[in-house]
Amino acid sequence: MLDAETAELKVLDTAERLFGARGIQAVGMDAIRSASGVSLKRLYQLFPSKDLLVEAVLRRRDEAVRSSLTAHGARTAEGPYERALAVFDWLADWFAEPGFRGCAFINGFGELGGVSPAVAAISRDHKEALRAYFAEQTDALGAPPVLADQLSLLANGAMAVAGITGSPEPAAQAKAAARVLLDTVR
Amino acid sequence: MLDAETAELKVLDTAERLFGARGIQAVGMDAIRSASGVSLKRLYQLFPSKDLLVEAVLRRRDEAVRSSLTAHGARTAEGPYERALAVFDWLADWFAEPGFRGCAFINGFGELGGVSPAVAAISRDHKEALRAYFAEQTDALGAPPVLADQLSLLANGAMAVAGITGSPEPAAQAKAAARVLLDTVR
DNA sequence: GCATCGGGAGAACGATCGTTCTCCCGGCCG
DNA sequence: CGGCCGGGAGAACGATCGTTCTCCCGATGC
Repeated sequence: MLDAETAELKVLDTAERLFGARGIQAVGMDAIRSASGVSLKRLYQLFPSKDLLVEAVLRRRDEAVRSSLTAHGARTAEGPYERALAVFDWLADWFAEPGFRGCAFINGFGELGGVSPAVAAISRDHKEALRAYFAEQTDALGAPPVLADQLSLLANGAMAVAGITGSPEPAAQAKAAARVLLDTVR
Repeated sequence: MLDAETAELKVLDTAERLFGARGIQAVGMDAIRSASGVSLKRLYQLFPSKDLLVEAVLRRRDEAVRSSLTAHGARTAEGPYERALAVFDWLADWFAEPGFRGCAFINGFGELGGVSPAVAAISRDHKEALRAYFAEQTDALGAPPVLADQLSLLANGAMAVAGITGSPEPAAQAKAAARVLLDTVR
């Protein structure tokens, strides 16, 4: 048997992967059970309902994206200009992952945002965090606040189009556009 | 009783509205029946399965968007530069509609793209059509081909963010960014 | 060794949903 | 006028799914 921590990790990993591949409602609790090897009983001890599991998956993904984004910025870029652009390299890596099918929050909002206030709120907060990350960089550059919104639109557009088309190209295209916008305040 | 044409129209209108508000899988055939006033029997005569109804709704929406977009461009803008920018005014009108909850194709792809090749293909074609519309304008300006992709990223990012945040602001922000990009080839 | 407790496997239950069927009515044709 | 056809209302059916329950086993403590 697995300890609670390991089981929770396996469930969250499995659910995130299956939700990403097929969508949320197309994945039954039984599929998560089979793929994770965690029994239904334990699954419901860890997450008392599918709704709560969905929210936990999204919340963990939110944290992971925020960490990964700032870590990548700190690792690869040296100033706010470079860190803003580095977001698009981070996107490129993400889009190239096998099975990439778009942003969990854009997809989750589209599927459940209309019936689940929790999913809608998590998605909104997540997108606001991305905008805030851009705003940190653009503020440091003394750029007008709208620039952060615009960079966020490019990033989200790249996620949506890369997901739908299956091509990683949008990351590079968005990066080039972002450079043009950033250069107006240099 | 309604003639077949009127019934089909009511069903497609109702389904499009409910799918947009709640997502596709959250809307049962019975809800479409109640809201449209078209009996289940007739509904299944017109659309032999829910999958086919979903595809019909998306295909009709695809046509409507394409027509609306080119009509708006022809009506309000005089040259390729203006027509490219006019797309974002068209987005602003759309985002301001009550109940707006994002793009049917971004949302539909997120929900069903992983399990329905038909939905995935329709979404891909639709996004390609938007890109092609931008490409018509940028080609006429003698701009490099990537500009059309970048304008399409801005438009799609605006749709995603406007849907999630519920604000129409992204249209104006994207328009301003698009103007910057377009001005680099003037 | 034995009772107890927690967990695994999966059956069972109740709800929902896509789809079909039954029953009935109203209009149309002879 | 009487039989037939198409359609409306909604019950019925079968599948799926979220959730719970049953049964059994293995470990653990005295």
